[in-house]
Amino acid sequence: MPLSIATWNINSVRLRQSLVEEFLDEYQPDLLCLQEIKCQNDQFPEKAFRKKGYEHQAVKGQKGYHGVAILSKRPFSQTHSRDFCNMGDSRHISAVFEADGSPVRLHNFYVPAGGDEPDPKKNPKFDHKLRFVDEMEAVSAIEDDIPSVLVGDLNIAPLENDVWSHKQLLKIVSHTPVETEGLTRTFNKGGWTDLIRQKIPPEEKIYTWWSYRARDWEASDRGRRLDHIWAAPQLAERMTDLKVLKHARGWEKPSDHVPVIVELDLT
DNA sequence: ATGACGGATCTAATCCGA
Repeated sequence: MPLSIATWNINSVRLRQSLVEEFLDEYQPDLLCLQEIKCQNDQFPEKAFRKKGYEHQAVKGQKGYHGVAILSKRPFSQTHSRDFCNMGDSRHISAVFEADGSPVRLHNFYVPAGGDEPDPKKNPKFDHKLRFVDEMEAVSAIEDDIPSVLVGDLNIAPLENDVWSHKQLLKIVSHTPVETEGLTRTFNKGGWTDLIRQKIPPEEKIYTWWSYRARDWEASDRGRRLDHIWAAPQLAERMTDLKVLKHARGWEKPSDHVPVIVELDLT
């Protein structure tokens, strides 16, 4: 059985608990990383997900905003949350688990959105985003000999075909050169491989987020690839499948992000 | 390009998302 890992910005786990449960029933990933749970740890629907077979959970919540969690069928040997930029917010959690006898580390990130104005001198949120991505360069694809997978809402669409219009989005936060260059620096420094782009060539448009504000998200199709799955090269070469669940954007009361699922055969 | 939507919060008007 291949190992499967899913990532999904859920935009309030309490509001979309039943959607998560339906997703788990249908897709049965070994691990699910959630971002923007928007609740405190004691409000997280732990028991409901436990009932679905996800007995092992690592939750880093905060009131109202952000918050990340990992649901797992497999036990963790360690979990950790790092406070990037010393903001006291909840944007990272990691766990180590076993896959076919060897350990794998999983990092789950929610990178700051960055506000509207793409100028770090005028906009502190954009400055925070750039500093956050810079700090992420210390996260390596292999750490203490353990190969890693890094997933999450990185809030940056790095390639031209990661957005509906490269030209029209060059000055829009999420696709500005200073952001995409920063993310590429972090990606290269960590020694990562981009699993979505390993499966779907860069010539092809692929999105994981569509705004709520479009009248018809599907017809206008002005999406962006903001969610990512990166892995150490030795894990990347074991990828057997990857799916971006575009149809999830059309579910009832959807998140504005869709799940991405990767399968790795580590036998 | 913006913000037509949608979420959370000191439940009403405001902040935030990207």
